[in-house]
Amino acid sequence: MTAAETPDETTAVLDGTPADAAVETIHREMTAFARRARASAGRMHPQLSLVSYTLLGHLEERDGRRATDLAAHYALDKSTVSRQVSALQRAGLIERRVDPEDHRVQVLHLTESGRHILGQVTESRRAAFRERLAGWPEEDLLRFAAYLERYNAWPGGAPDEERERSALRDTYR
Amino acid sequence: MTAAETPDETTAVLDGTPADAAVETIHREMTAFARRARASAGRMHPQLSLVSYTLLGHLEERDGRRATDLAAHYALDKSTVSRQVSALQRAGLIERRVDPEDHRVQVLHLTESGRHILGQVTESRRAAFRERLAGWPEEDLLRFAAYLERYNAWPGGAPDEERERSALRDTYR
DNA sequence: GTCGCTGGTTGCAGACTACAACTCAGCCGG
DNA sequence: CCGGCTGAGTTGTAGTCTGCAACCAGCGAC
Repeated sequence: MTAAETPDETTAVLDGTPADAAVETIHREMTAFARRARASAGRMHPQLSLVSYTLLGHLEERDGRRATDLAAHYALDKSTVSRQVSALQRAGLIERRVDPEDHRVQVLHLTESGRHILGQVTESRRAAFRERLAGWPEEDLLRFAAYLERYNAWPGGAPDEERERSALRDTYR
Repeated sequence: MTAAETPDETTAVLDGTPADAAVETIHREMTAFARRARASAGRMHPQLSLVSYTLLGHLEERDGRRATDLAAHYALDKSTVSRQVSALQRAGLIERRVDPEDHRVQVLHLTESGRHILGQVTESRRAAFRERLAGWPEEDLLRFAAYLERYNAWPGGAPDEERERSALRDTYR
């Protein structure tokens, strides 16, 4: 591990170090995954697109979010969210209720059907992931999960995550 | 770590275990990343799309690949690759040469210009990643990178990876 | 030479996205 | 109460990325 570098907190990663190579790898592999996920998501679950699935999943965890919240969380344009939400509603998977306190906002809720479908998709997707992660020692799984969370918790990605994730982040600091 | 589970190689991950939760998290975070990457890639480097960049990067590492190789590696349809390659060629970033041995295949090479642009993009992208990963202990970076590679190296995704990555994998094992 | 296979291209259609222009609802200063 | 401002969401438009299917062109076996 070439101890030539003395990593300090702000600039632990510099050119030429193994850490730098690792960063490169992380970047490359994450991107590769991104492409794949998209490509395969449709095939795996024709019923639910990748985005739809994610939004649905988000709502399962946090029922009663507003469209704007979702947009901010996922760094998506509000128009995109609007359309996705419309599609989900058309499919009967979510409901849009007008907030009685502020008639501008619409609060989103999963329907029974939505919860059901989501369960199915989650199950099959989880099976795939499980197969893929089978044979990994539990310790590695936990660490991998923690790394990913920590990585995604970076505030730069989505402004509102700062708020949302602060609790989570403490877990790993 | 609830030693109740005795992980054997094929079914280490089961319902209800911490490992299962970890799988869930991995799934969720990877997906979240996938969405984000796509969304932000365009903004970060208007010059190069996410896919273009990745293909270019691949060629930098392994010059002289064929379009089919790329398609297999990234689990993309050959038509997609064909179009991307065409675009890259139009932009003068790569060259397509006909393989003298087999006139069906076209071998892909980076041009000087391509190498140059790629360098710039890589640099700025790496800066972003570095910022994001700053403060991570080198040990964690290496492990994270290894996990990602290991994850992506799963043969189900791209049949030819098994072969291609075996060398790399050794690096991190 | 013909058949089948492989590498690649093209036509087509669909999903996801952003940007901009717009509506509608609440809010605030006067 | 009115006019202007802001925030939530929708719609029009356009661009990219994608896969599938049909296609063409070499290559190899027979």
